[in-house]
Amino acid sequence: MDDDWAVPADDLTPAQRAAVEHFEGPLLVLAGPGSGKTRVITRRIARLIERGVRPWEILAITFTNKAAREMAERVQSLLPGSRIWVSTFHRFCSRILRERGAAVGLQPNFSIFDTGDQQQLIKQVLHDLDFDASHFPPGKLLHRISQAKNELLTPENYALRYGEGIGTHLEAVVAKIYPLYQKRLLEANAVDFDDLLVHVAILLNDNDGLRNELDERYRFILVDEYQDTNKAQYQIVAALSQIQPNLCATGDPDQSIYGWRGARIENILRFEQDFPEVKSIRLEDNFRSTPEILKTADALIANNIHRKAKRLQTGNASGEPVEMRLYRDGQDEATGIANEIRALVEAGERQWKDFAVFYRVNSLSRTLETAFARLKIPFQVAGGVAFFERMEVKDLLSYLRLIENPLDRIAFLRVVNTPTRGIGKSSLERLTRWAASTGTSLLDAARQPGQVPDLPKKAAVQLRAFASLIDEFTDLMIGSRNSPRDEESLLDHEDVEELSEEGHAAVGLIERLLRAILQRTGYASQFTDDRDEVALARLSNIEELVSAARLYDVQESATEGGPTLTGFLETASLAQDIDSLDEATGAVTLMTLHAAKGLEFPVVYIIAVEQNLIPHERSLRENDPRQLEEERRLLFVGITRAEEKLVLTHTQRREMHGRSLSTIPSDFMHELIVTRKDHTGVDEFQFGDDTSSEFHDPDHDSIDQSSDLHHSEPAYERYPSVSDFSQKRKKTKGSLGIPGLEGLNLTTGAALQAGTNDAVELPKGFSVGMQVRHPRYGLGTVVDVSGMSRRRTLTVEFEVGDRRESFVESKCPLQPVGLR
DNA sequence: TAGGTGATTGTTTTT
DNA sequence: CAATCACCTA
Repeated sequence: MDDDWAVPADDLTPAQRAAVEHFEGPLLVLAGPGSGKTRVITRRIARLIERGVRPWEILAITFTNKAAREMAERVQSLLPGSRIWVSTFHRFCSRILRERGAAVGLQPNFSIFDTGDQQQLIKQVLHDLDFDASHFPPGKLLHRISQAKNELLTPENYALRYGEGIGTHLEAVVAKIYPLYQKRLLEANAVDFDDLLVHVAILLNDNDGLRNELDERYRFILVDEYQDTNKAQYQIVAALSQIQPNLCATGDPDQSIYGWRGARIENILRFEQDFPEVKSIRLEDNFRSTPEILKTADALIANNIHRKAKRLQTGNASGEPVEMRLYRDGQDEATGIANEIRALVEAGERQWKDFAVFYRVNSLSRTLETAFARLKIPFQVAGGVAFFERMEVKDLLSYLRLIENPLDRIAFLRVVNTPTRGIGKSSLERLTRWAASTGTSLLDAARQPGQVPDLPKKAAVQLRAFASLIDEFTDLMIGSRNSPRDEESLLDHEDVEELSEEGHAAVGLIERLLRAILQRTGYASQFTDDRDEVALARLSNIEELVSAARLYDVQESATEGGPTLTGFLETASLAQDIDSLDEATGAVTLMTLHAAKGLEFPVVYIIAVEQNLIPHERSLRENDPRQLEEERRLLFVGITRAEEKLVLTHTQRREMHGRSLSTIPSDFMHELIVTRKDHTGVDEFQFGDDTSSEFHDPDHDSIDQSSDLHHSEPAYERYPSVSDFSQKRKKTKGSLGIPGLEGLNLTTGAALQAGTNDAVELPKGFSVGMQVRHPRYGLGTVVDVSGMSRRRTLTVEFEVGDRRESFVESKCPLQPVGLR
C-alpha cells in the first residue's frame, strides 16, 4: 500500500477523508482489513500538524514497534521536520515510569523482567513460602497473576477476592504468592510486562496532578488496534482524555485476537457509549485483496455470532480461486509449498518477497525451515526462539542489567557464576539468606563476603572478585558517559587494532561495555574451544548482540540524550518478533498468524488448517464459544493478509511431539469458500538432488475433487474429542522401548521415531566418502567417522565455504544424498 | 562444585 | 521433540 503524498486529499475516499479532516473531539474509525487505515492515521496526524497542533502534543500508539517506526517515518516524510512520538503502549508506559515511577516505588533505572525472569522470581517466591514448585507450576501461577494485573487487581484486592476459603485452591495459593512476588519485583527495582501498564494506570488514577499534566500535554491521542487494548490500557487512554477528549481510536472488532492476554473487544464496541460526542466512521472498502479472497474471509467471519455485521467490498479485479489443499503429512506440505514458490519465482512470475507462510503455532515453522533450506529458498522467520531470549544473549544482557540496576537479583544470580567461577549452589544459598536477613542487595553482600556465615573461603574470594568486576564495568560506563572518546584501558590490543582498522568511528557506550564484559569475563571462550554447531551458533549470536549494540549506539548518538544503558536494555526487553522483518529483503516470510496482523503479502499460504490447531485445542477445551470466535478471527486475519493468491493447506497426518497422528479437518473448513485439491497421491521427492530438474508440479497430478464446498452446518455442535491426543501417546510409548536397540546402534533416534509402528527402518549408517546434505550448510562429504554407539561422530566437509564440521550421528540433521 | 545423564515433563498465540 | 530437572559421579 504505497502512499502518494504528492497528491493532496483527492486520493482518499469520502470516508477516509472524513477521518483525516475530523479535528477535535473523540473519533472512532472502524476499519475493515485493507481499508487504508494506516494511511488514514498518518494523514490525520499530518493534517493535525498542518492545523497548528504541535507535534509533541500528539501521542500515537501502535501495536508494534515496527508500525511505530514506519508511522513516524511517514509523517516525517510528509511534513519534514515534524518529529512525533509514536510508540507501543509498553514503551510509552516505560518512559512515563522512568520519569515518574518514584510514586509507585521505582527508580529510573528499573529492570524489565521477561517471562524467563518472572519464572525465576516466582520459583524463589515458592521456595521462600515453602510451596512445592512441582505441585504449583510457575507458569500457571504467573498466568493467574498476569490475568489479575490485566484486571488491575492489586495483590491486596486479589487476596480479598480470592483468599483462603473464597476461591479455588489454586486461587488461594495465588493470593499468597502474588503479594510476595510483587514485593520482590519492587525490591529488585524491576517490573514485569504487565506492570509497565498497571503502574502507569495506577499512577494516573491516584495522582490527579500528574494525570492533568499529561492529559494537557497529550492533546491528541491516536490508538491503533483499539480492539486489542486491555483494561489497563483502556484506563490509561481514558485518563489522558478527560480534559482533552481528542481521542482517535482505530481498529476492527473482527481482528481482535489477543483476548487470551486480557484484551477486551468490548473496549472498541462500547467506545460510542464512553464518548457520546464521538464521530464514528466506517471504512469498508477493501483495496488489498481479490474478491475471491474477500469472499472467503467474509463467509468465515459471518459465522461469528457476537459481532456487528459489516460489509466487505472491493473494486479489485477478480483473481484465482482460493485453494484448500490436502497433503499427506507436514513434510509433503512443506516441500510442496517450497517447490511451488521456487517454480513461480523461476518462471519469473513472482519474487521471493511476495510470499508469506502463516501457521498457528511456532513449532510448525521447523518443517518449513528445513524444506526451504534444502531447496535453497531464502526465507526469514518472525520470532521462533527469539534472539534476545537465547541463553548467551540473556547472559550478556544480564551483566548489563546488573551494571545498570545493582538491585536486580535475577540478573545477579544469572551471571554470578557465568562463566563458572567456583561459586556453587550452596554458597549462593548462604549469600542469599544472609542478604535477605540483613536487607542487603546481593551485589553488596558479595562485596563483603566475610560477613556471610559458613561461606567457604574460595567462594568468598570469588564473590568479592565478581563484585569488583561489576564495579569496574560500572566505572567504565560512567567514564564513557563523561568522555566517550577516551582511549579504553580495558580494551585489549586486538580490539584496539580492530578499531583502528575500521577507521576512526568511536566505539559507542554499549558496544564498549559489551566488549569489556566479553574480554574480562572470558565469556566467549566457553564456546571457542568447541567446534560444534551449537558453539558456533552461540558465538555468532554474541557477534550479533555486539552488532545490535553498535547499531543502537550509532542511532542514538544522533538523538539528544545519546545512547544509554537503560535505553539499550529497554529496546532489548520490548523487542518484538516482527521487528526484525525486512520487506526489502528478498526472502519468503514465515510467521505465526498472530504476528501477521497488520501486514500484507501478494501470496499467502496458511498451513495446518486442522482441528486442534486452527481452532487450537486449548480454545476448544472449555467449550467457550467466545474463544472459538477468537480462533475464527485469527484465521480471518490471516486470510485478509493476502492480496492476490491464497492457499490454505491441511494434512492427513501431522507430527506432534515426535509422534505422527492422524488429523481432523478444521471445523472452519466448511465455512470457507475454496477449491479443494488433493495432493496426497503425489510423490513429493524428499532427498533428491535439487540440481536435477526433478521438480514435480503437484497441480498436474492433482484431482480437483470438488469446487466450492460450502456447507452451512453450524460448527459449534461438533467439538472434537481432544482426549485421543494423550491416549495415543501413551499407547505407542511402550513400543519404543525395544531393549538394546539403541545400544546396538541399529538405527538413529530419528529413524526410530519415524518407524515406530511399522518395521524399524534401516540404519542410516553413514560411512566415509558418503555424500550428505545438511539443512544449513548444504552438500558435503563424510571424511571421518569416529566413536562408538551414541558418541559416534561424523566429520563432514561441505562444498560451500570450505566448511568442515563434526556432528554427533544420533543428533545431526544430516541426510544421505541419493538414498530413498 | 561441575558437568553429564537419564527421566520427566509439557504445549498457543506475546508484551 | 525440546527443555528442564533431579540426581549421580569425578
